[in-house]
Amino acid sequence: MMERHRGDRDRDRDRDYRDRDRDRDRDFHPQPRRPSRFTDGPPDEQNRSPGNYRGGFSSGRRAFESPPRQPPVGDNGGFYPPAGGPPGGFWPMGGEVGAPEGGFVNDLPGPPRPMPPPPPSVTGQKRGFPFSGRGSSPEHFDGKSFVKLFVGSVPRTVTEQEIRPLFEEQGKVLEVALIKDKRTGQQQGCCFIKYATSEEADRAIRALHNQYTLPGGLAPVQVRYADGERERLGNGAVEYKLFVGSLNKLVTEKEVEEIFAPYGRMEDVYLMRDERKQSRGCGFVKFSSKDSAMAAINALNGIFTMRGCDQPLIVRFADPKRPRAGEPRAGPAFGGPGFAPSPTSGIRPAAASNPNIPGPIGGQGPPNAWQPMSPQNLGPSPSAGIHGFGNQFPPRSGDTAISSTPGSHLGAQGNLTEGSVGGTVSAAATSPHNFKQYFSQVPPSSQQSQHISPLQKPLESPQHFPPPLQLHQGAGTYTQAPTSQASMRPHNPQTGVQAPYSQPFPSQQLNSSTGPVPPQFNVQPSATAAMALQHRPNAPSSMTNTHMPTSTPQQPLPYQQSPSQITQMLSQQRQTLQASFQSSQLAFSQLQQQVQMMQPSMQNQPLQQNFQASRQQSQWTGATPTTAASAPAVALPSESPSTPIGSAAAAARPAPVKCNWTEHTSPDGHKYYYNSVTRESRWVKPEELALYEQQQQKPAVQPPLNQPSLQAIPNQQVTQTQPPQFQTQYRHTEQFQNPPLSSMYQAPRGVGNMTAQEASYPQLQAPPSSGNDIARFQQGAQPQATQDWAWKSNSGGT
DNA sequence: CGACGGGACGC
DNA sequence: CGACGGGACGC
Repeated sequence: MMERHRGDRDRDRDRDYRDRDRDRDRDFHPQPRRPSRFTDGPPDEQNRSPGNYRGGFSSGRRAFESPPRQPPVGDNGGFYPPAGGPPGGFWPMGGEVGAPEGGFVNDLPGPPRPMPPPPPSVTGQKRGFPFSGRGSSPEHFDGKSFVKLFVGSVPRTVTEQEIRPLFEEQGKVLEVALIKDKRTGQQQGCCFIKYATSEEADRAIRALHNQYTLPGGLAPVQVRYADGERERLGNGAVEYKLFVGSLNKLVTEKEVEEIFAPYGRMEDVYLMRDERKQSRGCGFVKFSSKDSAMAAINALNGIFTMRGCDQPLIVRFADPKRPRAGEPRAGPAFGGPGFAPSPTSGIRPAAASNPNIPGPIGGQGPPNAWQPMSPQNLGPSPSAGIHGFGNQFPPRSGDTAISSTPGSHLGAQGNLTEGSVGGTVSAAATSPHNFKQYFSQVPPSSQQSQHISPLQKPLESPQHFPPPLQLHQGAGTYTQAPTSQASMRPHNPQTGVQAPYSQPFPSQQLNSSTGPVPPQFNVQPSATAAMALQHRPNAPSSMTNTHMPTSTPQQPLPYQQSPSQITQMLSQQRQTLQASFQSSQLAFSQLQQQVQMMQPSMQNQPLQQNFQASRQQSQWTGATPTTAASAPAVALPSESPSTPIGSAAAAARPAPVKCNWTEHTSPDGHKYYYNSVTRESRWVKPEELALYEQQQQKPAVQPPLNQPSLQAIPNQQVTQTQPPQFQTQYRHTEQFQNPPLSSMYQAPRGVGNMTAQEASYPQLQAPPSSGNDIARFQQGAQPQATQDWAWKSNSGGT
């Protein structure tokens, strides 16, 4: 493909060296550009200097060599199972899919790669592969001198002084390049930002992407790796884009993001809006890994209904974007990166070339993982009425990746055994392996269990419901709170750290049934369901209403809502604090244990990732990497004196109060914590949040917002506190500042017969539509809490 | 029931 | 050392 002339590459290389040298010299402002008054000597530079970071997880950043099936926490989105990126895409992959360059993935050990990607030197993207001359050794690679971010939605009038400070908050900016037309000299509305490390870059992405509108801008900035960077960094170049329909038109990207957060790292969320900026009720969510994407589909499609909607979400891989008139051919001439028809699979390139359609990433295995299950096996699946997978996936695309990817991943996890799930799967999937991995996370026994189906009438093949659905069924009971929690964990490798609570190890037994599960979750909620079913097979009485058994039992460990919210918070915090503290201590040792345990059976790479992840995270959250553990991550990301003019960040700065963690309740009814900045999810409350909450207590004893609405509800149903932090958190974007989204999933607080929704979802705008469902909702609550998702199985409607 | 924004490499 | 034609949808 478009390979540049040798000369170009050489130039790049040279430049690279220069940059690297600059780094070494810690030249904070390599470019003699007009020193912004905002960017002068960041005192904390040392803390954030690359060197420092490396110290933290030097061996760490090896995106290059380690195939983190699971994006390490702070890692840029994710890793894409490489799959080499052979050309061949026919489909017009939207320019958004993958990098335009359709480059190759770096040498990732992962799955077999059909088309051996060109050596790094060749990988040279049009836009520079700075390390071309440095060989491909991880060390060198790791020693990359910079990471370039592309920033879109930059007003053409913006100046470096205006934009730099913004990014300076996330790390030391090596360079700001406002792109302008060569001829006219007019700015093009975008720019490039260079950081020395991908950690900083990631941070910037998470902190700013879609969250901050530059003065004069019409939309929040778009921050992403520049074309070619992702590949270069080994983070993959493909994105798995999901189409999401039946969204409440009032929700924001942020909220959607949180709904999908539990399933993995997202690259982007885009809601379709009309000319008036009004949501059209659908949008796209890009995941960086297929596993995540699939996990989201399985868990949400046809299952999760947002309040105000009478239809459950539709979640499916997006169709290839329709090229706009006059648009050049398919961008990445050759199907974006990441997909190569397996030499042996004989899969049609067309299918394989579209990352959105599960294709053979690993490039081996039966080409029919998906198809088979759509029609009959999976049946229209939970999404029955909603177009099952059937029509979405072309018959031919084989999702070999499923088998390979998760498989190895599991291996990495060390606690999942395929065998366990093995034979259980019905012949449903032509590729039992695949199938079970994603669709039969419930023990065969429970799967077969008819107890399940009662609730889901709409589906043709009850036994193949995706886990989530089943979950709902069984969720009705909830005896094994801890277990269930353990069973499902956030996508972070780090989860292991939370072992103390999640009981990762013990849960393994459970896992066996759910073994092959999306990476994010060592085990899916289904496990819970399974258990629940066993306990009380036909007891879902309580959920007759919504079929959302989940609701009630959802809160395995309902916080004891004391009459006084304050009291509640206090006790809660105390507990959390204690817990988190301990957990943090145990965490490491646990991890180590895991390492030892796993090591033999797996490539230790993933593990390293885990370590990295945990470290990264603490570093990120804390102002000072090294002290992160002890120091509440609540501190602001940057103590840099440089204060962006009107930067919202500046405003937040004064008070060391900020926590990007928010509590949510996943569709399966479990509480989880999501960090909107790192985009990390956890099942256990991060100590940062605990601390943050604690801190919030002091100043403002009275949680301002939402009070009214909360009061409207019996004390118990009171949602947790959340107002303060969220505001801070979303200060950037207008769209985010409105609602304290945290409440999103906060419903289910184990309220009597009241369903979760009823209890905690104030009620959006009382969609009096479907009487049935609506009726159940608690009326009178305040609409302000926009997030009122109702939980109900698709069957709901009737 | 809704299907794709908007920008891309300066010295 | 070259770079994308031509048709365009029904369930």
